[in-house]
Amino acid sequence: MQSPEADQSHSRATLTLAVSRAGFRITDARRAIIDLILTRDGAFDSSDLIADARRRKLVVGRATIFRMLDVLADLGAIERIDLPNGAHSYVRCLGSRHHHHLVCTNCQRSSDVEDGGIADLVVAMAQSAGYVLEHHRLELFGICPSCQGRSRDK
Amino acid sequence: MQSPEADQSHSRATLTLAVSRAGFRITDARRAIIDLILTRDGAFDSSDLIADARRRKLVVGRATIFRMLDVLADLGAIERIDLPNGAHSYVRCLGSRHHHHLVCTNCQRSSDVEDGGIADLVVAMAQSAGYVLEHHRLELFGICPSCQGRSRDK
DNA sequence: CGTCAATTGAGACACAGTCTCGACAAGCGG
DNA sequence: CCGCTTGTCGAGACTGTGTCTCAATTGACG
Repeated sequence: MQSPEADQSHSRATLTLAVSRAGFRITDARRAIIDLILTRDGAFDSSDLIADARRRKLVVGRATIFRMLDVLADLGAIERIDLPNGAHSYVRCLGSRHHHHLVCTNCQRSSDVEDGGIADLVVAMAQSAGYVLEHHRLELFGICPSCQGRSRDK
Repeated sequence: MQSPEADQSHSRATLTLAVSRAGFRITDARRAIIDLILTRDGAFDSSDLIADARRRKLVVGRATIFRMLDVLADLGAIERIDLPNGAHSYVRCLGSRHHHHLVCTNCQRSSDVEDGGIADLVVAMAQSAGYVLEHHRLELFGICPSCQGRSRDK
């Protein structure tokens, strides 16, 4: 859209460029993993990707997937979240601004939500306890619009 | 919940009573684990407890510790949180009301903080995305007052 | 095209957490 | 106080996630 780097929209090209800009080589494995992630909808975990890769008969080691997940998390292209049951998963981040994730507990689909003033509130909360806030994590879990309709009979 | 002595302060007796009230037997292992947790200050994880138990030469199986952690989490006496690095840990909860935890990234000590209006904000955020919120998790990480003083020379 | 370091896949490894199972003991009724 | 019942126990096998090592490969750049 605007300036090239402000646009975080997730096309294979943009992501690949970001990886390359960050000083990483573009390899077959990395391209493949980016593809895998782009075709995922919602929260996924490492085993989802590993299964996807196997299904497509891609030869990608488990370790490579974990490594790539780290790289992308560092670049802010994905974020690691923790499901209510304690398992870890990842979600794609669409924008680079500070935001949070809303994950459907039924279908795992996720939406980004604006911080909406939480950040300030949270800093104030920490301050009143005498802490200097470094980092906060907010994760929302609920039922997404499309699962709401479907779950009446459940 | 019911009587005033359902006071949240964590004495061994109160906790033990809560466990018993919930229909669980009071065993040596459970008493020992409650003790271990009460002498912990701040966030701890299962391996901390296992190490503590070994140090005190208590004979408590790993599985028992995990089981007890689950029980206490169900009772709301402790809460499971996720550290920024992805590891899991637990913190004691002082009150039963909805609250969040503020964990010191340096010493792991933790404080409970009031929700302070976050809950409403969060429901609104979810609503505007069309989700019905079920659950949210907010974790704050920062430097606690006593570590702030000490970290000047670090 | 050649060099060289980054990256790879495979598999060993570390570790958290779960499960199973026979032994044991808490709590209760007698 | 004494047995019974059944929840709970500890040990260790097991599972699954994530990390590490290492020799072989390959991307990027000249």
